[in-house]
Amino acid sequence: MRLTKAGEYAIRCALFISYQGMEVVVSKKEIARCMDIPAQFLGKIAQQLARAGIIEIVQGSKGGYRLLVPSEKLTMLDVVEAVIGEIYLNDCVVRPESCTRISACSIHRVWETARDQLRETLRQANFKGILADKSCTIDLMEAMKRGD
Amino acid sequence: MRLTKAGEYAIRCALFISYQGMEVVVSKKEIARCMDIPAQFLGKIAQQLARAGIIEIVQGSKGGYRLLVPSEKLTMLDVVEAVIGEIYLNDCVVRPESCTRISACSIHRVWETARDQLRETLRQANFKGILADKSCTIDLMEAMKRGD
DNA sequence: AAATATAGGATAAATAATATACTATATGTC
DNA sequence: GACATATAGTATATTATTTATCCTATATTT
Repeated sequence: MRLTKAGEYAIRCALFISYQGMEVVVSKKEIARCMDIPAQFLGKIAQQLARAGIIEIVQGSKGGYRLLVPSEKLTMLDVVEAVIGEIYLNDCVVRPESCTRISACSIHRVWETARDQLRETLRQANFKGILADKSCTIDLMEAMKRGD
Repeated sequence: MRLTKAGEYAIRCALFISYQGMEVVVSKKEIARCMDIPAQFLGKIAQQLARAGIIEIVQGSKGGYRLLVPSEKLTMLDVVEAVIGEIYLNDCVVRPESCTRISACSIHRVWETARDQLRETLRQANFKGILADKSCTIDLMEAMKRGD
């Protein structure tokens, strides 16, 4: 019941790109190095972020990724769900057919509440806010140094 | 990022046993049949519930499982965590070493909040309350009929 | 045209979850 | 006490998911 590595990588990637701002095309290699993400795997994740409209992929030399969404509008929910799909903690909530027994029981409502809360919490976490945290930007700057 | 089947089975099992009350020893077979759980797998789950002090396992003929905790004190959190371990959505929260980069960043706090909320929601869901829901007991009664 | 950098499809490798087989042990009944 | 019944516990198989990489194709800059 946890976030996959793909999800974690996606967040790191989004964090790094958000930090650079919307005008900059950031190379895949640099992101991979600084954020400690296998470069090929990052490619797959970037595809999903691009499909979700979060980044633009620029091919060719000087290529890389560019943020398409202002960082204050980009949330952790957007990034995570772009990669792992819509979050649901329990099958019943999204696929009630899978739960023929105990079909309409209040257990469903508990999971639904839990899921709604989780998504809301992630929705409220936008990357501008995250970057406003000094400890976060300090870490990022160090990561960039290491990556060079 | 979802509940495993083991977790789902554990909840169904706990629901069924809670419905019977604390005095009754409910046979594994009956639980498996009525709640649609592979019998052998249920055995494993029961071991974990027993280790957590939720049920007592009675061996031998007329054996089965008995609830050790009053249903109003038994929560979904207890049952789920007995089977899948303590819930954490993101590695950083429980194992900060795994996150050397971006170490103290507010992303951690978001996951921590999300996790705390989730656990709190599951903690508040006790089985007496769940069984007070008519739609739930109706389903249970039907399941028992089918199981016979 | 050459060099650079990413895409996209295919596939391998690793991990985790689910399910089952088989032997051992405990309990009730005759 | 012997037998039938029911679960425990160990081991293993099966399946699914996740993670990672290989390789060819395509786009862009110089």
